[in-house]
Amino acid sequence: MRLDPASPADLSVQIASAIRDAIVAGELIVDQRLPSEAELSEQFKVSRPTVREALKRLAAQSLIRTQRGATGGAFVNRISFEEAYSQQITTSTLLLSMNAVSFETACEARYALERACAPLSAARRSADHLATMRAEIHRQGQPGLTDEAFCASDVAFHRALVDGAGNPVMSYQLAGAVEAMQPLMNMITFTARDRARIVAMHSDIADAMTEQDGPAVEAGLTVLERETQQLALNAIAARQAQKTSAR
Amino acid sequence: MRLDPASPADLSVQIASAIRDAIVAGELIVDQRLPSEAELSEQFKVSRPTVREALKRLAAQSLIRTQRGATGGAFVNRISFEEAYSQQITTSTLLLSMNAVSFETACEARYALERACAPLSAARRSADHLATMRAEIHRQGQPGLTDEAFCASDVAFHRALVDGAGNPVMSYQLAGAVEAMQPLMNMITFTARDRARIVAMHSDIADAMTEQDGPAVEAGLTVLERETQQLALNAIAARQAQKTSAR
DNA sequence: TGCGAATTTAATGTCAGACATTTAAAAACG
DNA sequence: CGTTTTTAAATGTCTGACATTAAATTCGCA
Repeated sequence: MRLDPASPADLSVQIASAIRDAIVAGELIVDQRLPSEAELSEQFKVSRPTVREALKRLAAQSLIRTQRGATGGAFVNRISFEEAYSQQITTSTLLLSMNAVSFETACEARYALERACAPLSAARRSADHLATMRAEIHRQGQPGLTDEAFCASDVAFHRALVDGAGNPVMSYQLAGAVEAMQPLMNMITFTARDRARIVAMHSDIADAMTEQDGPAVEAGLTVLERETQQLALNAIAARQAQKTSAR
Repeated sequence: MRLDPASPADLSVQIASAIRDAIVAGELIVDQRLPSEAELSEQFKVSRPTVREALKRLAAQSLIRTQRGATGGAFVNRISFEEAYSQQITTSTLLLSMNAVSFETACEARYALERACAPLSAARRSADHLATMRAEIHRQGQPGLTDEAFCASDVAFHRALVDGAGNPVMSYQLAGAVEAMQPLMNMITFTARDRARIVAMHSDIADAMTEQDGPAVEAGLTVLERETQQLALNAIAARQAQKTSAR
């Protein structure tokens, strides 16, 4: 690991890159301990705070973890699926909220990807997944549920569907697509009638899952997508009307 | 933004979380300037280096960017799709390589998600996307191409297919699935005959794209998935045999 | 001899203050 | 009025110190 003295980038950025490259290239193995901060600062010919800033950057990406104490130090981290999930979700959420992605685009992507899970999930889902889906459907039917809680339950329902495929890589990739939609969904107000329709569609999907009928699950998702898009259009129209009348 | 004095976490972690939450909650708008490091250190009652470590964490996630000079400081960053792409790819790649994800699982996820793009991409692809696909197919047929270059071209081909859907959210979500497979694919040795078969399959897919025949694209991808899985099995078997004979 | 408690030690976490560097705005000057 | 110089404010980096943590070691005692 060496630095490019001609590089215009800040030292801490360069050091972080050098270590990251070493990890990605496999020169540093999982659970291997990095040299101590003092050693690194000597090796790179920089001060300890600079090394620390570099290490913090890597820690933020879960590439390393640090431990205090006598045998402590920075260790190459095995990125767990859970950590990767949550990173994926925050990045996706911010990406959508900051880039004025239309509801339509995000929704289309989400349902397209979710349909990709349908055949696998229908074939492999466990009783647990079915139970989760049914439980969330039941919750969604309860009166007095806030819109936010309804959306959260919706997300849980869809996650169960995705997880049913039993493919952790797929669950990971979809985590962002499903969860990042939640803030967008929260802008919709669901009337009692809307909810009833959605619950009915969820039931259809759960039924198809129970019977391991992949195509039926796909069809159910397509119907649900159309409904969701329509609800969003109505919500946007309502907001427009409100704005006009306020003038 | 305040800290929880009872929290066991390190100060810099707490400060980073507080600022991150403020950004995610929308209290800090894109391009808004954060207080200077000196002000933050006073506000949080910590030293400047501690604040800096927190800011570096956020910078690593592209949540903020910093600028030097008189009007400089830390600014809330608009995460671009490109930045999100590259983050997605490194995280996905490490996740796969560190967690002993089987080729089968990763490959299944990738092709399932890619098939989800097929109908949209077949309908919407531009001439540009088609040209890219054809160009990559041509490159793949060139003799003397290294296995790595072949894989890289394969990735470019698939990205064109995904981008053809014209849905940036989908392209983003799939970037990880497609690119992270490359290291796994690099472990396979492609014989001339293997390559010829793959090129033929790519041609079939490109033909279907040209005719905007979504189902045919899906079918082509399914065939390609089967072929890829088979090649991987052979590669693993070959490796096993080598190991046995070495004893 | 064996075991528990106290001590040592090596590492990260935090702090304080200083200087270097960069950049834009303000001031001076022709 | 335009150009150049100066100034100021911010981040980037350095030095050196102390605090905290947790494992390893030593010591005391049964």
